Amino acid sequence: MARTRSFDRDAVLAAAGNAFRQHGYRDASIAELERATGLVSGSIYNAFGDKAGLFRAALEHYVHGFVRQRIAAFAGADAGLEELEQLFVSVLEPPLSDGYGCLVNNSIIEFGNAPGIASDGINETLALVRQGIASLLTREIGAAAAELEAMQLVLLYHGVLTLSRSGTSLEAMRSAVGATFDRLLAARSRHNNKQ
Amino acid sequence: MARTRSFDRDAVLAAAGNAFRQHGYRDASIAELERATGLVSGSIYNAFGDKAGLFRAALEHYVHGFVRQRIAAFAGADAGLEELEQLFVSVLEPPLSDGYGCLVNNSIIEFGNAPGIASDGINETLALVRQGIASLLTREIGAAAAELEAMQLVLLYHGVLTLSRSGTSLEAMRSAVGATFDRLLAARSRHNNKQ
DNA sequence: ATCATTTTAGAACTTGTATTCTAAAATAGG
DNA sequence: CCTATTTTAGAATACAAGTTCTAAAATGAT
Repeated sequence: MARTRSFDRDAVLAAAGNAFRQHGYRDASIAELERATGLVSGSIYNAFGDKAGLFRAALEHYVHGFVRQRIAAFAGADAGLEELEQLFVSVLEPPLSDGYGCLVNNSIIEFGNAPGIASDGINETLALVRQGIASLLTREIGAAAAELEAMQLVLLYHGVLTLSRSGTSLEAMRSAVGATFDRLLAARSRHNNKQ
Repeated sequence: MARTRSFDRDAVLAAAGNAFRQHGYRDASIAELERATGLVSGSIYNAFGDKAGLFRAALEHYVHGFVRQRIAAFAGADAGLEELEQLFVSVLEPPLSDGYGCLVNNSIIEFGNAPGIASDGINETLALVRQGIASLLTREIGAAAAELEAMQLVLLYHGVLTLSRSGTSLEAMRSAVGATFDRLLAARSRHNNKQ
């Protein structure tokens, strides 16, 4: 038949995702993406159509092979507040602690709310995070307080992701996350006593 | 002597700031900026040097004529928790509730931490917000808890600004802000009783 | 081993966009 | 009322970046 592809699609998408995470979609030039992925432009266009296609594929890879995994691990059906805290802590540790932020959070700012090449990944991620946190909190502190606390945690989450690009001390953010979860642990104790 | 300038510099910088807020620096073309400001490119280049110069001027105008004002009003020396809550609420109301976010918060994502045309405005704003909130909390709930709570509020603040570009319900964010401040009001009561 | 088909490589091209340039219009002072 | 100087206007330019194209290399099936 025909020649087989010589590169690893997952590795290419991970490398492209990092380039987009660092520079944004617009400022990541094809030359930059060639360097990051090790491919030449011909191969990129052959495999992904165009720059937008590469971005879509990289974002989907990021959401399905990274965000989804972490939500499942840290906010899945058998996760508790301790695991959820690790979700927040994990964005302050490698590989996200390089100062380039989160591809989804960055894309919210770059692309906004209008339908576009990032909408699917953004909306899927927002739903995953919100629902994961909300149902975990419902189990842990009860349905009454869960919704309000969930939105506060979602906002905290995106605040951490945004300021992780600003040079703000990771340690200071880590402490703030710790304080928030100390409060939630206390709420859980009160909730368990009431029952 | 010579012909006088026919446009209002402040109005032009406000219009340019809105265009940058909506599209970002890179995606706001000169043609877009001409439309937004009402100037033609010749006047822009004559008055501000280049696109980067216009951005720097617009960002400085934004920080000094908007951020600074709001911090002074809502987190100044005689402000309390009630005023601070209004700072958070105000970013969910006009003119910031148009879904285009905050020029500074957007610039954190677009430019990151590396020195560049947005660094001054970003760093000045981060310092203003952090210090304003921290000293207000020191007065309101005491020095012991102030620092940790301040960082949580700063993260909440940037979370709101980021998600304000995502189509997330403004009302849901408003409720989350309300819940956070209810908790701080309770902390203030406890702190005042202790004294 | 040969061939059909795909990937790879890199040059060529096209388009979009920031910037510069040239000339005309306008204004405040002499 | 001139005139020097600046702003304004818009065309011209230069450059960067995304995309396309052409040809060669590679590979699996027949």
